[in-house]
Amino acid sequence: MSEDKRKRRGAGRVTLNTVARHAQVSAITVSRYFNQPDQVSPERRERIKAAVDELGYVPNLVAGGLASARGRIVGMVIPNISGPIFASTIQGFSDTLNRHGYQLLLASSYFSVEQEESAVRAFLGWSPAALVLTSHFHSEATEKMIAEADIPLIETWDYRPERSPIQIGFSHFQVGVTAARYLHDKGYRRIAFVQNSAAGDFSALERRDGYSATMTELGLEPQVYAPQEGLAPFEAGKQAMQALMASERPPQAIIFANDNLAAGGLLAGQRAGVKIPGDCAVVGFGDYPFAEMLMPSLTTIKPPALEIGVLAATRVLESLGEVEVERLNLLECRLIERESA
Amino acid sequence: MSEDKRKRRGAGRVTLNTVARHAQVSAITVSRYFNQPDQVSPERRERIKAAVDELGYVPNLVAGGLASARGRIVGMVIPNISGPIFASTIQGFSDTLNRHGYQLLLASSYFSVEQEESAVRAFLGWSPAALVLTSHFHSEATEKMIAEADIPLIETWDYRPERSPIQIGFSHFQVGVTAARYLHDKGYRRIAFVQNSAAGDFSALERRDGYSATMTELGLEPQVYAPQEGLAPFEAGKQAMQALMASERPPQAIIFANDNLAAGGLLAGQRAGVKIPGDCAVVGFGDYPFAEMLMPSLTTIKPPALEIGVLAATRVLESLGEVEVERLNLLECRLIERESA
DNA sequence: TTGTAAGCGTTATCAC
DNA sequence: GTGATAACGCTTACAA
Repeated sequence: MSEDKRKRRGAGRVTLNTVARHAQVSAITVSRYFNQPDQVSPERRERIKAAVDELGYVPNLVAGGLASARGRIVGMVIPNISGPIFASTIQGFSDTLNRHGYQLLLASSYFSVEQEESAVRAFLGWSPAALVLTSHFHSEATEKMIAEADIPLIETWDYRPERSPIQIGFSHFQVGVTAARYLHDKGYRRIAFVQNSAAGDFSALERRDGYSATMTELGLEPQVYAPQEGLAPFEAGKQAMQALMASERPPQAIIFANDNLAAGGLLAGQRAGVKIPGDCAVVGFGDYPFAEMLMPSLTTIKPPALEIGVLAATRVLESLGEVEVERLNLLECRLIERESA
Repeated sequence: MSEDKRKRRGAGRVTLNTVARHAQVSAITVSRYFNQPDQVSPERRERIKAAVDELGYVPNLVAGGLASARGRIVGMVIPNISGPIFASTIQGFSDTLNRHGYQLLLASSYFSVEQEESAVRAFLGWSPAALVLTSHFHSEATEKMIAEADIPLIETWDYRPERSPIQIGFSHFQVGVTAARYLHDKGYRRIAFVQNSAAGDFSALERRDGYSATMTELGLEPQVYAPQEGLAPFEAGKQAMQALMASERPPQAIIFANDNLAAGGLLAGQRAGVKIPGDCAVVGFGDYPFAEMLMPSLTTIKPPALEIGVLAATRVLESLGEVEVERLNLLECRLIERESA
């Protein structure tokens, strides 16, 4: 039996027509029952519902997608799925989409534009209703393909008002400003910034720039420490803390480019007998799940990860309707005050 | 222009036929060029390649899926995307799939069989090549739908040899055994187990059973502590540590049902002046990313999360070929020895 | 190795 | 409100 099913394509399958026959209506009426129920008389709706339930009919979305040239499916390319940062965005995006009958096609790029391009190419083959990418940095071919497919494009985790796709993100520069101001307000004056050890993390550089600009504005000297490139962030954070505390005039506070680095810093500090925040305050970025579990718990800046996902889905859904869509969506980060600063 | 494109479905689109005309071959030959290149003469292959490049042709997988009644797409339902546990599985699964030209449809169930059912129903509409679920606990309707669709089903993060779907998982019972034995070997005798505060985490109960059985076998008395249900795991862990250390004969070692609980325990212990592992050793489960960042760093048992994802994809791909597929895949957990025990 | 013809299951279009 | 008919872009089946 299972053999037979596979042999002849679609043999014995319950289709729109099967349902139509059972309900004694035409196929298109069943189609309307699913897509524009208002246009079907209550009486027939009931007959159709009965037939659907009895037959266990599952609409073939592939056929629907082919016929309508646009499927209820949305592609998302994210740098990496298992990192602490993007998971919430995926979660919020997927859940919101699902609630409205759309499905998520997911792939990861590992920050490579080539991998992003190949994911986009594959996605386009499924006639997605829209595409969601991370950041504004894509290959030419990617941009061209999407332009030709003529579907809504949404760029997340970045904010470039000058670009035409829908933007959903926040200002990394502002994160640097916020961190520096916060520490300054608390009375700290010698404030250092530790860069990320991962090459290609351009957003982290913007946070640094926000920090540097603020320091200068406050009449203070920026001090940027760059750990050895390629080191695991946790290790890089340790290294940075050791190096900074061993320097002639150690900083009174350190802003780390992200929470992984900060966790390393915290640990190295404790091991070296540096009191945190007494001898040196620490601020991170990301509000990774462990931030509250560290000792001392980590003061950090929390990006709107979940919100980005939810809003991206909302904009996707809107852009499929007649509604005018808000193209620029600047969200805010929140400083979470804990023990480390 | 963009308006026009949307009006008439597929107007001006580059199709297999466009390519065929350009390359002066028939459409089916172009189809073969993509699916069975060996059956196309080198000469025509080149002509086709040129046409594809020139036109920027992207195969319409929706049409292909409809025609062949099986798309190069695989659905995965995971309890939650942003938790520390399943993210690696998704990552491994997705990457492996992508490498072989398959795409991932993802949805989350939040441990609800109803949500799982609705995800499966939506997935089936896309004629997936296979379906991957978590655990063995599904609604009747879910099982029925999948059986009727007659596609490979893979159950992950669980291991039920008696069930017919392909199984990829590990023994939670064995995790409990391993933890208890490890502590016993280290000389600890009063060993407690702290349950998860989340109702419905049945796997955690199996770990507890493994612990209890081992204790009995070793001639020791099992001591299970159940935190208040519904408490956040981190808080539950704190509560458990406080309660246990305040008891008449505090344990010398504690096994926590997962690393979140253990992190709470560690923190509460430190705050209360309990030396870890001196006064009380701690073992967790999960090897969450923060395990090595805690102080003391957390000894824990690491489940093969990434491996499950990769293997699931491998089995999916195999089951689409003629190959006989290994139905039972029992993986192993690894105890990661750090400072806490 | 290559081609022709006939679907796959749905929706757009137009007519009633 | 309802239906007949013709796509949608590809692959299967069969023939040459």
